[in-house]
Amino acid sequence: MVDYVDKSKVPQATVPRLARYLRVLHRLERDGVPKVSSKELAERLNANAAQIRKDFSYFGEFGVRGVGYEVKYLIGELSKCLGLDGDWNVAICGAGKLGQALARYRAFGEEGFRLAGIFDSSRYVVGTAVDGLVIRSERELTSFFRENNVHIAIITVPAEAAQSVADKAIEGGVKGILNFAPVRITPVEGVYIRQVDLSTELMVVSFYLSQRPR
Amino acid sequence: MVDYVDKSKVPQATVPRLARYLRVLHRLERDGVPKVSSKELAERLNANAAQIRKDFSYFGEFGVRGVGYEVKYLIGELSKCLGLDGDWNVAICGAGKLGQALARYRAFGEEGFRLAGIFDSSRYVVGTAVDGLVIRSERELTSFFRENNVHIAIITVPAEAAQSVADKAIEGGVKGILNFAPVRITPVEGVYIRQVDLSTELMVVSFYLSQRPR
DNA sequence: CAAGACCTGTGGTAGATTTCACGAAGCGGC
DNA sequence: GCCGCTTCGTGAAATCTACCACAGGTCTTG
Repeated sequence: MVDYVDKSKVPQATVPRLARYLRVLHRLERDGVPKVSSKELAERLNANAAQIRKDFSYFGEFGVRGVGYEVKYLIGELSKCLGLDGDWNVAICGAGKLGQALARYRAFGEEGFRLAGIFDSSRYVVGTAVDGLVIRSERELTSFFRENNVHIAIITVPAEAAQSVADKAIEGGVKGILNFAPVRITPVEGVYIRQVDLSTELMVVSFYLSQRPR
Repeated sequence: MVDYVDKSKVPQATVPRLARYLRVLHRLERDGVPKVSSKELAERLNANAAQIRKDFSYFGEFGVRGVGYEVKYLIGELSKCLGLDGDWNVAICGAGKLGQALARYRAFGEEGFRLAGIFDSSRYVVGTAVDGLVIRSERELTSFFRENNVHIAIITVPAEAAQSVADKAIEGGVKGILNFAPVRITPVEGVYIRQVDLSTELMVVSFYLSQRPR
């Protein structure tokens, strides 16, 4: 990746695609495939080869004309593009089923995300462990975030609690929030907030099914 | 909603937004708010009022000029737009933490999704209950789907198992798939497949954070 | 070393989406 | 009934996104 890339010029739609490219590339690497063309990648992803090349072109020239892309090299470059060089300290706020599911998610550490802590408000849960990590009390959240330089908070608490947890995380110096609670977190200057919405997804399926009789 | 709406003319980006509008509207209804303007909705959603009106306009005219929208009426109309009148039978395939988290998700039933069954391949889990529903063996999946007219499968199994589970679900007559496993399910004519990608989301956060020094 | 097959990087364009801006229409006060 | 205020519905402009098509390189083969 060229150093002087202005990431604000990268189309928003490109970013999640880069992450998907990376996943397929990791699989290719694991299978011992040394190089790949945009066409092959496109087939595996159900995408358009030109689009893949264009996406790369916002960051630099990663391929060799007439040949294709070297898988390992491309993985390294795309990782840098996505900011996955270096480590991000991540904490999960809310140790319910969803929080625990994410805590166990292995892909975490492999991509430079370090799970620094997991928090919950229920005293019946605090002190027990998930995947070797002790669940801490939400009262310690702000101080823990500050002391451990937590960059990203993943919010998996019920809707009612989401804003107050976000406030604590921001007070603790968090720079990014991935929010699974079905409420909008009030935006704060300097903090990137991304909303993920599981129930919405089911409704989208419903929409496309209802085009024909059920 | 007007009857002759051609849903294939609705922009793809509009559909998930409708679901988000609906959620805010439900909250307004619960709070006893009788009517709302596109401007107020926009503020609560961090969105553009014109966009909201435009989104509605693909389906009909739901408001009154100079007044706004009646909350209850709008909820009813948007629900119809999204195909949430009537019931969808849903089954969760994979009773891990994520599957269990979704099974407990209350918003389900309220929007016309009926959780018909939950399946897993592990004999240590089959027979136990989640939220009052007995976990069934994946071997019964196809026949259960067929006998119980399951419309939508939610796939929460590991990546390796996702395709084979999807095949069984499709054989059982499923018409829509919401896939949380990080692999692409091979598309099949007549089956709508939607991919949700949790690890991708974290990388998107990483991208936007890495624009500035960490 | 020339020809043919292959593949990248990208200008340009077609298409989709978002946003603007304004006419149409309801409401309340006088 | 008229005026001023409000808000919807929607063409049209602006912006964003995806895709085509081709110049520019690479590799293989004879």
